[in-house]
Amino acid sequence: MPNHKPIERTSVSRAAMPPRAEVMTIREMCEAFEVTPRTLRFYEQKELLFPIRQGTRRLFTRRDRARLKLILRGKRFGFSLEDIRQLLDMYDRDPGQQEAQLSRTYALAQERLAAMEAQRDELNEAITDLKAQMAWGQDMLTALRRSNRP
Amino acid sequence: MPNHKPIERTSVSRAAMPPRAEVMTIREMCEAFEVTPRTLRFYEQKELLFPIRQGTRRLFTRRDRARLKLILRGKRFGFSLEDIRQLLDMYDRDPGQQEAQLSRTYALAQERLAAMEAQRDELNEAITDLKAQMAWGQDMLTALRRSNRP
DNA sequence: CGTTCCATTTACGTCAACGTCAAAGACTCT
DNA sequence: AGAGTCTTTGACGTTGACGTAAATGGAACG
Repeated sequence: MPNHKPIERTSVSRAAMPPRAEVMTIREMCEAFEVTPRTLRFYEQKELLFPIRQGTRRLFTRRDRARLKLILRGKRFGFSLEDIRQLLDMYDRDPGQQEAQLSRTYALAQERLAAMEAQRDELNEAITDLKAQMAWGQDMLTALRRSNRP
Repeated sequence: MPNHKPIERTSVSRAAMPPRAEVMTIREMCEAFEVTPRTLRFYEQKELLFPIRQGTRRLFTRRDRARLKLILRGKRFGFSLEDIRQLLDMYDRDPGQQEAQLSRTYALAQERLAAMEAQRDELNEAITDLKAQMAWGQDMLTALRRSNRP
C-alpha cells in the first residue's frame, strides 16, 4: 500500500507560484467555473477562448477567465455562443471604439431583454392555465372519489 | 381564362355533409389548428393520432381532433410528445380507471407546474440581472459620450 | 523503466420536433 | 388524355451545445 493520501503532484510548483496564478490548467478552470473539459475545448474550437500551450497542454490566462465569465453570463441571458463570440470579437478588434461597441452591446441586450420578458409572459400564461386545469381536475377527482366509495 | 373564382372542388360533397363534418381532411385540420401537414403526419407516426383512410388519404375524426387539442395543450405546458402519448394511451386502454388516470395526470401536472415555476423564477432572476447590467452600461455610455464630445 | 494518471485529438452521437426535399400516386376538370 | 393540384411515402437535414468513446501522448512518481 504505497500511500493513502492522494499526492498533489504539482503542489510544490503551484505553491511556489504567486497567490493568484497567472495561468490555470484545464482542471482548475473546470472547478473554478463548474464546466467540463469538453466545454472549454469546445469554446476554444469556437474561438471564444484562446488558451496558450505548454507543450500540448492548455493553460488559461486571465484573459480567458475574463472571457469565460462573460460567456457564462451571456448564456444566462440567452445569447447564443455565436452571438457572444461576435461581441467578444468586436471588443477585441479595435480597443478604441468603446462607445460604439458598448452601444451595440446595449442594443442587443435590449432585444434579449424583450425576448426574455416575452418568454416569461408566455410562461406565466401557461402556468395560469395549467393551474386552472388542475383546479378542474381537482374537482373532478373529488367528485369521482365521492361516487366511487361514498 | 377559364375561371377567376377558385372552385371549391369538394364544395358539393362537403356541403351535403352534416353541419359539423364527421371527418376532416388534412388541410382542413391544418387550418383549424394552425399546424402543418408534416406535423399531423408526424403525430400519426408517433401514435398520437389515428386518422382513418379514404384510399390513401387521411381523414381525421372527432377523436383525432379531441386528441390534437389535448396534444397542443400539453405542449404549451411543456410536456413532451412522448409524455402526452403515454397519457392519451392510458386513457385509451381502459376507460374504467377514471380516478386512477386522473390522479396520475394530476401528479404529472404538479411536476410540470413546479418545473415551469422554477424556470420562470430563473428567467426572472436573469431578467433582473440583465437589467442591472444594462443600467450599468447605460451609465457607462453616458460617461463615454460626455468625455468623447463634451 | 514501468505504471499511473492526465491531457489531447478525432470524430461520431445526442435530443426534440419537426423542415425539406424528391418521386410517385390520386383526383378532378377540361 | 392531358394538365394542374393535392396527397402520400420515404428519407435525409436542421439546430445548439455539448456528451462520449477510442486512440495516442507525455509527465511525474517510484
